[in-house]
Amino acid sequence: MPQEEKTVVIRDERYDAQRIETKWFERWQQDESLYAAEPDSTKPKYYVLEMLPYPSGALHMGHVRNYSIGDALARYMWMNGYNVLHPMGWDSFGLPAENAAIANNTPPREWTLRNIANMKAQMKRLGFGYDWSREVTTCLPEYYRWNQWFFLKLFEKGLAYRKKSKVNWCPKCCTVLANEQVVAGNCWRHEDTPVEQRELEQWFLRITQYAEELLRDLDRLKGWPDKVATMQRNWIGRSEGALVDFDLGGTVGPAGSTISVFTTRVDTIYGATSVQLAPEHPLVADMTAKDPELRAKVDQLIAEQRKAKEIGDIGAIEKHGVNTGRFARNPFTEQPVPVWVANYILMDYGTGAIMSVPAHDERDYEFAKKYNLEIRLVIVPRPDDPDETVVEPALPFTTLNGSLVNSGPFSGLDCEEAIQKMSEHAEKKGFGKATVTFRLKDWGISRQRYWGTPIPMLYCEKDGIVPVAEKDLPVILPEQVDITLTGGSPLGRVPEFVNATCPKCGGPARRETDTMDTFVDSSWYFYRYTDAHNDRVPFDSKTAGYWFPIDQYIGGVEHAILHLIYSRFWTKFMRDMGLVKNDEPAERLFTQGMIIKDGAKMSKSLGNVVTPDEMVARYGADSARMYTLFATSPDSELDWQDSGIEGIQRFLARVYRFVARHAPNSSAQARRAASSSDGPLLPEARQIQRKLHKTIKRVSDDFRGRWHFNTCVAAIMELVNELYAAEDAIAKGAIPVSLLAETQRDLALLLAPFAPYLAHELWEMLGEPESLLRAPWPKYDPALAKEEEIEIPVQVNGKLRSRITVPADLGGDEVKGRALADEKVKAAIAGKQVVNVIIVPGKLVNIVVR
RNA sequence: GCGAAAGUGGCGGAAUUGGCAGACGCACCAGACUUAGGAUCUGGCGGGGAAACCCAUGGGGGUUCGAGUCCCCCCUUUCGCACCA
Repeated sequence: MPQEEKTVVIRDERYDAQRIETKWFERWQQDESLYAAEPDSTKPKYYVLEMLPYPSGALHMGHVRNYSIGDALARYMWMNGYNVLHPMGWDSFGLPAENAAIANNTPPREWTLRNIANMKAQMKRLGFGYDWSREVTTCLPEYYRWNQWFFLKLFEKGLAYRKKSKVNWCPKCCTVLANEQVVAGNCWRHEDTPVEQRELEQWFLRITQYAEELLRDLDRLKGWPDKVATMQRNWIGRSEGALVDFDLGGTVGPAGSTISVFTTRVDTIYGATSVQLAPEHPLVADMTAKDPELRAKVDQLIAEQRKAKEIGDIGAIEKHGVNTGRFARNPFTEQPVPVWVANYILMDYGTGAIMSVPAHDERDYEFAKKYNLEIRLVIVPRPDDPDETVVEPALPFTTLNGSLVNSGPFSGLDCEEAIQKMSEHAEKKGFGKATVTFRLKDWGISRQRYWGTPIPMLYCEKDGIVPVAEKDLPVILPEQVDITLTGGSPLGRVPEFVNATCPKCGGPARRETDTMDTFVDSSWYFYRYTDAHNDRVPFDSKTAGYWFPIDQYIGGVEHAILHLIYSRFWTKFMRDMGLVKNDEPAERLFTQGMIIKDGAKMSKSLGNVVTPDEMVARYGADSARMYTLFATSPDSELDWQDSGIEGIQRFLARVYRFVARHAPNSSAQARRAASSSDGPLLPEARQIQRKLHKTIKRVSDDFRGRWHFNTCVAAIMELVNELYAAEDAIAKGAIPVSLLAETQRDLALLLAPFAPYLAHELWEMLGEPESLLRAPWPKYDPALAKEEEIEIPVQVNGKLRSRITVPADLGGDEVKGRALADEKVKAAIAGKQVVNVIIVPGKLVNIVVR
């Protein structure tokens, strides 16, 4: 062998994610309109939306997961010929900016915009395909002026109002929280910080006006997870019942002379043996005004109730009560019953007062036993046979499936019928009526903080509360404001802001210094995406009408009753003001699972955090994205394993090497030259072709159905494994160049939603001149996916005994014949009688013997 | 306490409609290539057994020719709700 002739080593080109991704990243940077939705498109529209992030500083893996799902879908829809709207923005008002400002001495605006710049760069580096021309940044006046505009409209319609009331106060946030932001008695942002109650003047939005519709329309949201619908149903908490007035026999104080109670079981009212008031009920204040001893006892009850609320376990409170010594008249029995104050009665539900029916309510029973109150039986099991003797039920007897006794003219009625009749009776007599109560309360949106939308209201000594004129919007949030945590709204310390002129009288007026809850920003942002630069209206109705409703919304389940109920409310309000036509913002909702590592949620304190930057640097964006989709199905909790992402990187490298090796022979030119000479395919070639089409089907089906992208990726891996197994056949020339080329081409297309960088690189390596971005999704051909021969398991009495290989279209009788003729089967059924043979076509044969 | 979801190899997880349990990946083992390998390729990999076979989807019962899948009871975990009158 001549020395100078070097051995030709076929060195596979190494998959260099950084090189490939940098190259495409730079190309994509050049073209801002790459992922732009088309104006005046004839294609069907598709609006895919992921929840916009709070710009906290950097993306976390949860974002990567969320956006990888959305981006895969967007890319799939583009490739399937849809006009896709896929926007992104920043939920950029809110407390952390202020806290960071205090900690780092950086103005909130600067801190926020810097974070946005960083996170946007991260998103671009991850390869997410957003239409950045529609970017929405909620902390900029171009956006928040429309929050103010909406507020004025709400005020006009009486849907925004000011009220002094007890509100939730987070001592760490130094501001008020909406009911939805209180989780088990604690602040949603500070899970170890109990919420306090403070009496404050606040702006509220009348979401309760839509309570009924918000509840009813949940049934129409077929594309939403049941879990979310259930959570919203519970939150809205609709309850049908009756209000009944118990007369106190003379005015007690300013609060009046009757106690109005709410009950869902008015049928049990003849068994009511006391009335129980919430300790904070206004009548209690009247009753205790001249009775310091009673006052002290009530204060004790209030303290107990607060404490229970603060530890978030009001359910476990030890029931206590105190007898006021007063009596109220039951309007049905016309008997007086004692009035008590009890710590288990909540002022913020119903009327803050109940009638206590110990015989038919567990809580009342427990209370009555403790204080020796009268227990009067008024409901008994409904007898099937009228002659049957009435059995005394075990107490408390709480079923609705009974009938009334000891109930005057209503005795003998069934419970449900009695509820209706008795409500009517009360209404006719003027001491009550049927009613519906909701747990949902109006949305308190005032925040005593700086970094939010100024509420566009003025206080004039002469004209009172006056809205800012529409033409004077936006009310600009001033900069250079001292934001220390001394309490009180920071804006109140800025005279240039506070001092204004009343638009009505021209006299001096004081500006509202509270800002809006940031959930206002996110309640309608997705409409702004459709027309992001409109400076006359929040968005053009017609344009929004084209895109809405959102076809697919994707985000975390933690917003199930915050953002998702507020934005449903906002949509209904906008519909009523004629701005939109849709009743609901999103047709389909998907809630992805959390990411955990080492058995816990990633957190700095546990030191189990994996950052996107780190993953991109080490493995590349494609690997990071694909791993979040491969590790498990998108709706399950994802258990992060570093070795798992390595496996994905290995797979992508395998794909790359294969194409790098075979692309030169598979270019478009070579394909054309070869395809004309192709004859019928050899079995090795058919196998590749079959696998390809099966893979196309599996991936396509999942995009349209259950979104188990983990199995999609697995299917593509199987295809690649098959290609590696065919290397010998390729070397022998058993695989036509045209088929090999087509397979690689489709492989690139199949990978595009999950690993766009590599897919683009492969596409280019294969000599494709057009962009991959909107290349048509590969078409599944059932004829090509079909198996010529299949292996069928043969069971005897349900136990696997053999496998037979038969032509795929062989008839049932023949399959049966071959199964019975199989040697192993014969041995298994020898000496036994065949009772039945079950044939599942194409699947299995089961021979039943005795 | 109420409601929902889940429980499958050493690990993450497949099994879409009741039809071959463990796809795919990780880890591990063996071999090939190699100066070397933490690269790559090939093969193996639930448990028991020499094998034939047997056992196995949290536990126990049931329905069925056939059950991870359906039904009943129980256990565990996660999530949501929790005096809502």
